[in-house]
Amino acid sequence: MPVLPPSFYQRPVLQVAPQLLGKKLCVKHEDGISRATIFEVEAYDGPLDLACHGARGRTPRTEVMFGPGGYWYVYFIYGMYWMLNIVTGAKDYPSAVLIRGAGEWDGPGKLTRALGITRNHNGQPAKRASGLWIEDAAVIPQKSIRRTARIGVAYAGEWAAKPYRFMLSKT
DNA sequence: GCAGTGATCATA
DNA sequence: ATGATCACTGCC
Repeated sequence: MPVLPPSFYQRPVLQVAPQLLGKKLCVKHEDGISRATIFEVEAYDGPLDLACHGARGRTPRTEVMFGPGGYWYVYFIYGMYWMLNIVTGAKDYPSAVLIRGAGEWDGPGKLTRALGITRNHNGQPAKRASGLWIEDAAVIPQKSIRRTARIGVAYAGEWAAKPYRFMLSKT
């Protein structure tokens, strides 16, 4: 299946996030390519969303979120884990999708650790040449997508309750 | 239920 | 320079 083009990402994050479910997260390594089916994501939507890093303004870390969609935003947290996000939307509007689960890996920290994703990927475009990209797959029917509140964002006031977490239903 | 672990950023 | 915070995980 083809690599998802920049135009796929350069749309509102709430459209992009559910459409990433079922797609293949692809990583190039020494012996070939790993492909993992994305089954859980979260949307972070712009300057008003208090859970979104971009809501606190431009900083060196969040700079890539303010660029156009289609680039990786990878950051380090809790002294141990890398979080993998794909930037979405238009330039100057900070939004991204956190990839929380793919393949056999349940949890965003475990996923990046298993796939060897680090700061090296931060700011890179999601294309083959970067060694990290996403390939298209069959569309997932609406009824097999579950929405809940996001994890670990209790500090975000009313934004914490927004149903911005999207998961493939089991079964 | 909570400790570990260190980059990041606001404050000074 | 300092200290609070943190989009997590694993062990209690």
